[in-house]
Amino acid sequence: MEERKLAVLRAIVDDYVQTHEPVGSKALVDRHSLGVSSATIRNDMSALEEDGYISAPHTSAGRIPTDKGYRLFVDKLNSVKPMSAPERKAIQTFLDQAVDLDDVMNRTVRLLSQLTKQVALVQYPSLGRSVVRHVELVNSGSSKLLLILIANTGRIEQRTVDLVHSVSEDFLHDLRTRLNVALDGQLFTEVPDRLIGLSDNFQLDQRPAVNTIIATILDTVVTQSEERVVVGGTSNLARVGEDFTATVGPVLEALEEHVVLLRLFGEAAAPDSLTVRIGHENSVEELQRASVVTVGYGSGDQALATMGILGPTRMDYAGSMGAVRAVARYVGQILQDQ
Amino acid sequence: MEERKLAVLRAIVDDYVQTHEPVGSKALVDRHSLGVSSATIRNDMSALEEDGYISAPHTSAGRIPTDKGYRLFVDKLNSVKPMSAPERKAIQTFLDQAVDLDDVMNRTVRLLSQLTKQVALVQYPSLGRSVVRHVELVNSGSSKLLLILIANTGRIEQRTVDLVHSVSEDFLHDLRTRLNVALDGQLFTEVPDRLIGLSDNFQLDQRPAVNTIIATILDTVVTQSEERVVVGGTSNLARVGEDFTATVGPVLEALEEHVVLLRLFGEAAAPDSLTVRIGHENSVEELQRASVVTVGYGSGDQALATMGILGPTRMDYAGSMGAVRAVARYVGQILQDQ
DNA sequence: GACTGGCACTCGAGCAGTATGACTGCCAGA
DNA sequence: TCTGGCAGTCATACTGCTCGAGTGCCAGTC
Repeated sequence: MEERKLAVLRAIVDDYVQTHEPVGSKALVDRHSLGVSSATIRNDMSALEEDGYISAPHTSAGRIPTDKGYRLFVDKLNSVKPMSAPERKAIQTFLDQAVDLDDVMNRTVRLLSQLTKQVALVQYPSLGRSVVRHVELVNSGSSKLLLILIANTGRIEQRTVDLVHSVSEDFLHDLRTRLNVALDGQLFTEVPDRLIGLSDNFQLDQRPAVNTIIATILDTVVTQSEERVVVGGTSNLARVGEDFTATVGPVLEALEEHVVLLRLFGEAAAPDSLTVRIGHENSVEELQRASVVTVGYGSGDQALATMGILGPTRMDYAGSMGAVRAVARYVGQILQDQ
Repeated sequence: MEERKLAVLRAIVDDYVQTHEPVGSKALVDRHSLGVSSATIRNDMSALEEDGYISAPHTSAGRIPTDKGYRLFVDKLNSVKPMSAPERKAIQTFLDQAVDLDDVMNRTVRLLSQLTKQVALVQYPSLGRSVVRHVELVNSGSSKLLLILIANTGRIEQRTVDLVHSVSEDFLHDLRTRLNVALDGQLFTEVPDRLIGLSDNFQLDQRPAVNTIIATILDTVVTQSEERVVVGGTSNLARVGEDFTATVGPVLEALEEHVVLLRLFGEAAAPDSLTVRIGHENSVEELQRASVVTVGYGSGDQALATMGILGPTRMDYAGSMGAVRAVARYVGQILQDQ
């Protein structure tokens, strides 16, 4: 494809993202110095339309980019816009104030939505990719226990365990010690293996309690692989001037379905690898008029989970990609320090 | 005020809530058996308008209730609609499946928004009104600690503590024991008092570490009195037919400001005491076209926090109040059982 | 005195017809 | 290969109009 046609496509996308209105050949030569007349541009636009990169909403209107056009724009024409030094500084200081993991996640989602003016999505660090830091058992009156699993990312899972009989503090102490010896420093995915045979160390009358507790641990490890997601900045969906406004209902509904969100993230990517899904490239029906920019985050080259933003296909891809990547990097660093 | 005028107001509210359209005198006599002619109703409506309970959007339209009208409706005319037995059963089974406090809160918010078709707001149990169940300290490599506070409601707060030097397991064990002796079973509000003089039990060289940890505990107890809120069902804001749609942006923005939400809840009320704030009765600017139904929840007569729903002033008050109260009761029960 | 039926009046919603202007496509000429 | 010009298309905005829902008022009835 010739250089100028690409320049025309880039100009169309730029203008359309800014004005939200179909852009005509005359406006294009006025706003960009393309060095040729509007008639020439018309010919190029005709060719671009032929190839499916742009389309006209109706005969006497300008052109708007198609999903395929945005795809070409993102792939070929556009480099990620890096954050400025002050912006990076601001991100860092804001995130550094977080007191715990919940706080980190909430601040991240606020940051992303404010930087990109889009809806932000942040997945909690995956348990499956985390390491057990500590297991705690707390007596909670009568025959109940509180089981607490702490991951190296700061993520905490808790469960109440109902036992048939109450148990002694000595027993709890013993079990706690053995659990931590077996599990500390292990990947959560290896927890089931490490617990095999653990109850053999206990007296016969203690084994039912031990087994109940182990079962709860396994259940937590397994069911919590259904990951948690934080959503923020939904008010951006309703920004005035958005043609998106009409579709805001279905989109909000989709965002409430966390299952959908997880499908949206797809496979957790390696840290720093940006993924852009444009319009129909999204498998989720309600979001086919939206674009999603995601990136894996984590410490080192180990991905912990995914974060990203969601907005109308007409969005500032360069800026969004830059913001998402910058935030993901800092979050990765912070979780490493935990 | 005469009986019939109240009946007319009630009918107007009922119809308007259902149809979302100004209701005229003729439609009123058709749909309700008021026993008088439309001319009489017109006189009553005229009087109601005079008194500010209803108003006409324009000359040749029907009337719609004013905030004052809704207020009278809620105060005088309407009793809370109790949930049906199957509904109560469904609430119970759904909430009983929750595995931990986060799960309870998330399920509650889903339940409320689905039952009322409005935006649901649920406040986490207030730390200030909770009791310490357990304090845990976990070594987290080099000179870092993880501090974990567990409340009797199942609420967990965690903080990372940076120490100057690393500390021994023996020291940690000692400190953990003393902390739990001092704090277990105490109200969080009493924690500061209970920690006075605790560091005197330690050797001089250990005291800096102890003091750092105590400072972190105090900080957690104090700053976390800024409470957490879960929001759900925002897609209900965008339901078709809602005149609310135009204002959805500002409302969504307001809902993202958790400070605003907390102001919305105001003083935590005693369990079971319903509060309804209609339109301008809300102090929050962006929500002056919305109504909020809140209720305190907790175990026994002790309020833990508040939950509620938010929707357009034109909402089904009786139904919403019933749903909110029913859900709050079960949540109170569940947290008592923890 | 309270209620009713009837009538004149008001005013927004909806519709058809028209003017406007932005944009394209094409063609002949540079 | 590019350009200027011209005819044709079509959505939008505006106007004037009709229609009907709804009110307010008044005289009459129970």
